[in-house]
Amino acid sequence: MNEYLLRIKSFLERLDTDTLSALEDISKTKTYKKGEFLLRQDEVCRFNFNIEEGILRKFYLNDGKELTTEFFFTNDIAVSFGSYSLQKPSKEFIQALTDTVVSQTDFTAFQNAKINYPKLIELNLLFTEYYIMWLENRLFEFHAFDATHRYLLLIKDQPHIVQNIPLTYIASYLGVSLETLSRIRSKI
Amino acid sequence: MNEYLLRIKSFLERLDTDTLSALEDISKTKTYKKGEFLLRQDEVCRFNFNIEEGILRKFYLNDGKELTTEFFFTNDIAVSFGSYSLQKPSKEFIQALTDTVVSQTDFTAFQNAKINYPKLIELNLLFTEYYIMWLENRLFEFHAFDATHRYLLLIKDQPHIVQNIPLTYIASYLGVSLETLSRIRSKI
DNA sequence: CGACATATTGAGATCCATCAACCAATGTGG
DNA sequence: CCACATTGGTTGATGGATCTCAATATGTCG
Repeated sequence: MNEYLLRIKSFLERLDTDTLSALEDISKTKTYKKGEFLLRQDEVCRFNFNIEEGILRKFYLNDGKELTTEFFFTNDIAVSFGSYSLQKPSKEFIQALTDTVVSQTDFTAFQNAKINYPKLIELNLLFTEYYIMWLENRLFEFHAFDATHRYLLLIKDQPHIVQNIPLTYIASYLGVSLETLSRIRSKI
Repeated sequence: MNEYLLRIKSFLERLDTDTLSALEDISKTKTYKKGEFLLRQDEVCRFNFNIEEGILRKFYLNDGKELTTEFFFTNDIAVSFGSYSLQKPSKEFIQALTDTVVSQTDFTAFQNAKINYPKLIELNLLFTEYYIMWLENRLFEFHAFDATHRYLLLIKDQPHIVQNIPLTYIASYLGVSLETLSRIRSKI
C-alpha cells in the first residue's frame, strides 16, 4: 500500500517545473469550518480537495442513516470519485470534521491542463491506482473479517483515525452500530 | 456504471489504427481448460486477460477458505490489480471456471507501448476508473446491505452470475456461507 | 450403478442490531 | 456560577441474522 505513495512521491519529485506550476495555477486554497460541507448529495463534485490541514469525512445517506465511507487527513486527496470523474450528481457528502484548509483543483481546468501537460495524465493514473489498492483492501476487510477484527486492524493500521474521530463515525465507517463498537472496545 | 463502459467503447472507436495495432501486436491468444489456473498466489501477475470466451473467477485464500472477489465473463478484463501494476507476488488466484479463450497482454510490453502510444495511457486510466466504480459499488453493498439484499441485487444486476456459476462460489462472493445462501434462496 | 461434487435442511451457538436507560463532559443562557 | 440542554459514549435486554457442524438429498459423469 505504502509502496504506491512512494511511487507518487517519486513521480512528483521527477516532475518538470512547468507541469508543476501548471498544476498550481489551477488550484486554489480555501478554508472550511468544522461541520461545513464541501460537497452535498446531488451536487456535482467539481473539485478535488488536497488537504493541507484538517480532517474530512465522506459519507452516504442510506435509508436515513449516515454511512461513512472514508476519512481524509493532511496530504490526502478527498473527492467523490464517481461524481468527479463523470461530473454527475454525487451520492456522497463530504464534510469537515475540523476547521480545514484545502488546495482545491477544478475538474475542467484539470482536464484541460492534461492536454498540454500529459504528465498529469500519468499522475492521475497513479492516484487512481492508489485508490484502487485502498478500495481492494477495505473490501477485503469487509469480506473476510468480523467487526472486532476490522476494529483491531483500524487501530493497528490507521491509529490516527481512532485517535481523532468520534466513535459514532468510526462505527459507521466499520459498518457496525455505535453500541456494538462500544462493546467491542470494552472487551479488548 | 454502464456509462463508463460507453466511455471506453467510444474511446476505442475513436482510437487511431496505429495504436490499436500496437495493442494487438503485444497481445496473444491463449486457451485455458476448466479448472486451470491463470494465476496462483505468490506468482507475479504478468498479464491482463481479455476474455474472448469463457468464465474466470478471482479469489483469495484466507484462513484456509476461498474468498471469491470477482467473476469475469466475455469481454471482461481479468487481472490481479495489485500484483499486475506493481509486478509483485499476487495474493489472489485466477482460475478458469469453464474452458476459456483469452487475449492476454504482457505488462512490460504494455508499459513500453504506452511510451510510443500515449493514447494507451488514457485507455489504461479509463479501465482503471471503471474498476473503481465497480469496487465502490461492491463495497457499498457490503457496507449497507445484508446478505439477502445483496443476493437480490445480484439477481437483478448480474443475472448471468446467478445463472452460470455454482452456488458455492456465489456464496463466497457474497460473503456468506453456502448454507445461508441456500436458505436465502428458499425464502424468496 | 457407484462415486464425487453440489445443494438442502436442522439444531445450537455466536454476532450484531435495536430500543431504552443511563452517564459523563461540554457548552450556553440567564 | 448555576441550571439545563446537547453531544458523545456506555450498558442491559431481547430478537434476528448468520455461522458451524452434521445429516441428508440431488446431480452428474465415468
